[in-house]
Amino acid sequence: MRTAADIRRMNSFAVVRAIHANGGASRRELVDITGLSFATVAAICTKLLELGVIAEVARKRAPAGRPTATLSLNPEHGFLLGVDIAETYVHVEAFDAALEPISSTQYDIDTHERSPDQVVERVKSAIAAERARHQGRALLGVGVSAPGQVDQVGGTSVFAPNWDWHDVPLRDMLADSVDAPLFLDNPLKSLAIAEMWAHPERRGQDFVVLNLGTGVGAGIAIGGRVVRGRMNSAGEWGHMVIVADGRACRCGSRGCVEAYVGAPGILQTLREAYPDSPLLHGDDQTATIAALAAAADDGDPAALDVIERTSHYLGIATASIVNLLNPDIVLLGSWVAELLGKHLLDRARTHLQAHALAVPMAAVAFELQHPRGNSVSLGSATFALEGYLDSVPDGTTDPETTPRRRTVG
Amino acid sequence: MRTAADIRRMNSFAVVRAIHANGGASRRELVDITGLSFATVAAICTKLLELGVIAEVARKRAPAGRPTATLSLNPEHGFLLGVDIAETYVHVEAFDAALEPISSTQYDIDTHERSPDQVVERVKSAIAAERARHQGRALLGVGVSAPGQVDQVGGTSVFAPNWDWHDVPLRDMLADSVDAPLFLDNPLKSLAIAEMWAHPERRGQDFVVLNLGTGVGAGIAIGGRVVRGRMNSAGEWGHMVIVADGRACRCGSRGCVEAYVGAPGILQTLREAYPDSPLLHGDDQTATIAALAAAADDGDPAALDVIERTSHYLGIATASIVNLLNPDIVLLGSWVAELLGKHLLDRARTHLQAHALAVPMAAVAFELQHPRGNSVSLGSATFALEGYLDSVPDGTTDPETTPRRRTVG
DNA sequence: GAGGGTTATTTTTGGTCTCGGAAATACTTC
DNA sequence: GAAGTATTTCCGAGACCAAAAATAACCCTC
Repeated sequence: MRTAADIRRMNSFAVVRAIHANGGASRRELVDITGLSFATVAAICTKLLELGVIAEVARKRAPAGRPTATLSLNPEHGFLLGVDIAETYVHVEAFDAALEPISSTQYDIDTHERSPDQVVERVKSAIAAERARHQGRALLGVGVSAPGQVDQVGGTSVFAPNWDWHDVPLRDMLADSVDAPLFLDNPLKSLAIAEMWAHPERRGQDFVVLNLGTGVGAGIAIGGRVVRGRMNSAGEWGHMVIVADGRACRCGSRGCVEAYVGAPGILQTLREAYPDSPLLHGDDQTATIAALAAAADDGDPAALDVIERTSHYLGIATASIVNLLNPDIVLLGSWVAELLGKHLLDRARTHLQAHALAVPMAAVAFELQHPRGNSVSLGSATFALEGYLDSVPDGTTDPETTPRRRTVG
Repeated sequence: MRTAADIRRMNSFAVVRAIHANGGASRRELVDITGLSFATVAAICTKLLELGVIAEVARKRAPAGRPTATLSLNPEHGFLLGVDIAETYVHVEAFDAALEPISSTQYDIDTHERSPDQVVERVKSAIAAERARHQGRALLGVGVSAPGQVDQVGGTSVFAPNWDWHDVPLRDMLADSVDAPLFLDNPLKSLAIAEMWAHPERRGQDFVVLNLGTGVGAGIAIGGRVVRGRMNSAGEWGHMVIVADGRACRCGSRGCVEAYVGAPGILQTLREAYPDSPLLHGDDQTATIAALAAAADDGDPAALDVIERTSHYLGIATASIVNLLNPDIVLLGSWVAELLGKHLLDRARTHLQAHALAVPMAAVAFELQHPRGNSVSLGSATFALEGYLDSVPDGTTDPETTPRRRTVG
């Protein structure tokens, strides 16, 4: 952001985003959306058309005058892979260059298959399966999300608590299985970036996506940029303390949000209050949470009690974020939110209201996220798309949100 | 940040900052610091010299070669006022255009003098006193910090809990007493901006200044920008919950950080554990905290116990920030930190370590802030300086940190 | 003491790039 | 062919950078 070329890159990037957000736009519309001059928009579009990043997909004829050429991201330009490495599965999804999902492959990971080599093997075969489906099309990039602390510049998993991984060089391990740039990041950052691409108004907002799963965390974006922190570890909302000297957390601390709001924490709340509850499916989190949701639908008092207790903690933990960051919007996402969200939302909002200051409370929207498919793989693919755009000669980039590029393979 | 002029403004701003941070610099040094080309630096400096914003203050002669012209912010160019409206006093400080303090006036505010008119009267007379001291010099701008929720764009105090103010139009009320642009903001933001100007390396870091006084809060800066949130209310760290259903807080919630770590909270801890302690000076916070510090110096076990308990809560509350934001540095400031800091710091760090995740913990520096004088008035004056630079024709600005300009009077 | 040599700092010049505004051009319907 | 809208093209202004030219000392010799 120092020389004229940087301006062109930023404006070029803004045009690409506007086209994507609009699902296709004419040059005139782009002028209105981006605020750039007609001349500039025309020049940028010409360049992007030459590169094949965008294409003229339709001409809208009007009663009079030259018909409008609708520009859109060029789905023929190639495809992207978004990889979501989670604690229990590997999900690999293919997207066209307009970020529309095309196909996906998912493999479960057994609890005992936890070594880096075993997991990487799974990832590789899922990638190979998707790669094979799209023979002949150019692979523009691969984005990979891995749980825990991830060094997105170095491409390593610094620490994954659930598998006890330390400094696993995931990008290098995967490099020989893909002939395209590979971007590694953390699911929280993927969620935030996906939200920004799917909802262009988010660029001008400060927002937080709360990820409610086995682990919990927050994807934070401020001023149109994903918050990463010094070590790309920002967003560990799950390990904020809400009960001093409270429940032991798997992180070694006590009273963490995750110990109450994470799926195992919800199970623990259920087990402590109703040790013999028929809703308990042993340690099977998904089954138990699903049973809880079904029972709550039927008005089961025990289920509603557990949900109320969970909402209490969720509301408090959300209040801390609302007070600290004063965001425009807080979203609840991931599988626990999908199963229990409708029961949690209003109850948690009540507790949020009781603990948040009036001014930030009045300003915040507290809602369920409505994902199209797997947001994490979408976000990972988005990182790959940004990386690709960044790498294009005379290309387009947002120097703030794009991870520093590092081509592999 | 869209056209070439924006680039010039940003680079111009970078040059001003570099000159200030260095306490004067040659053009050659500016090239190294800013990364700009020599030609660009020369052009910018010529312009700034013409405007009188900077001046050539010295020529360093070397054993050979053309002597180096040292450029520095031009203190003769005019002066700034920084106003710190606090709960118990009004502090007005004059700074030259190089942000060096020149003089200051402070008036106490009695507990019963809490109406907007009364407080504004105090502020006006303090400003008048400082104004009178610098007759004949140009007043470039006035920065005002007011406690509570402040709308810095509209220039109003939205809500000040300690005085029960609602929507007080402070800027308009003060406008007729100053013939210069007036900028209103919140002390937390002032602290953050002051820290950035005083320590240039902070621009590239994510940092948090914890303000430990009667109320507590956090000045947050991410990516060189002060975090404001939707309503400029970000930073209310004092009202994050660390003890679910804990102590009642004056905000109406329970278990807030402030209820434990704010000065009244520390007094409460002391009173609950040692009801007859000689350290207690009734409700006089300053006297009691000072007595606590003195007793701790002497190894008094009761004082050390209270400090240990406070450190526990402080460490937990800091851990939440470290986990959520993964900052490079967390600083402790304000009068409680000045009095008790040396006793709190290492103890709190122990608790921080116990509650923070390993990766962000390893990355963070946890230190006492070393302010030169009143950081809040310095920061307020800095907002005024930024506003002034922004207003200069062909001037310099950082569009991100500068509050939108709004000239009054 | 005067004048040329040295050396590091600044200033100028020339080339390339971007943006915006306005005029010119393209494309379609009536 | 006229009318009407959508793009493209054509400047001019301004910003950056690289490199050449100018400047302002000091130092040393004559």
